[in-house]
Amino acid sequence: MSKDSAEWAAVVRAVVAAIPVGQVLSYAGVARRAGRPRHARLVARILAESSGMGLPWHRVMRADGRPGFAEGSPGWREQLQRLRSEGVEVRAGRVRMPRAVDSLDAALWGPPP
DNA sequence: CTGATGACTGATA
DNA sequence: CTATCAGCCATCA
Repeated sequence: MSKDSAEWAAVVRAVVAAIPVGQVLSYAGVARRAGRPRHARLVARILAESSGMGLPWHRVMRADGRPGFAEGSPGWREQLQRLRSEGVEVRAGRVRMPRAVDSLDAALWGPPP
């Protein structure tokens, strides 16, 4: 395990920890914020390895709004239940994913609820 | 070394 | 809207 990857894993964990309550982010979104846009799969791996660290891992979904886990699996259920308990609307095992907005301007002036 | 794998994605039909 | 498909990349057999 290279030192580089360990550091990046720490960045990924920080990014995930920074996701606000009631919001979700895709694996690719996390990877992009962590500085490695093509490493969505590694984000998934890191989350799996980081279980038990108190991270809000349930706020990280696939790009299509489904959980990363297989449908019906324990993790799948757990993730959706946690999201619901945070007020996230879950319909047919899916959530509404935010559009790729990273700039502050886009976040503030973008889609008004 | 090669090939398979996976909590993935984006383009295309 | 769903269904395929070719990329992607660290890790492991």
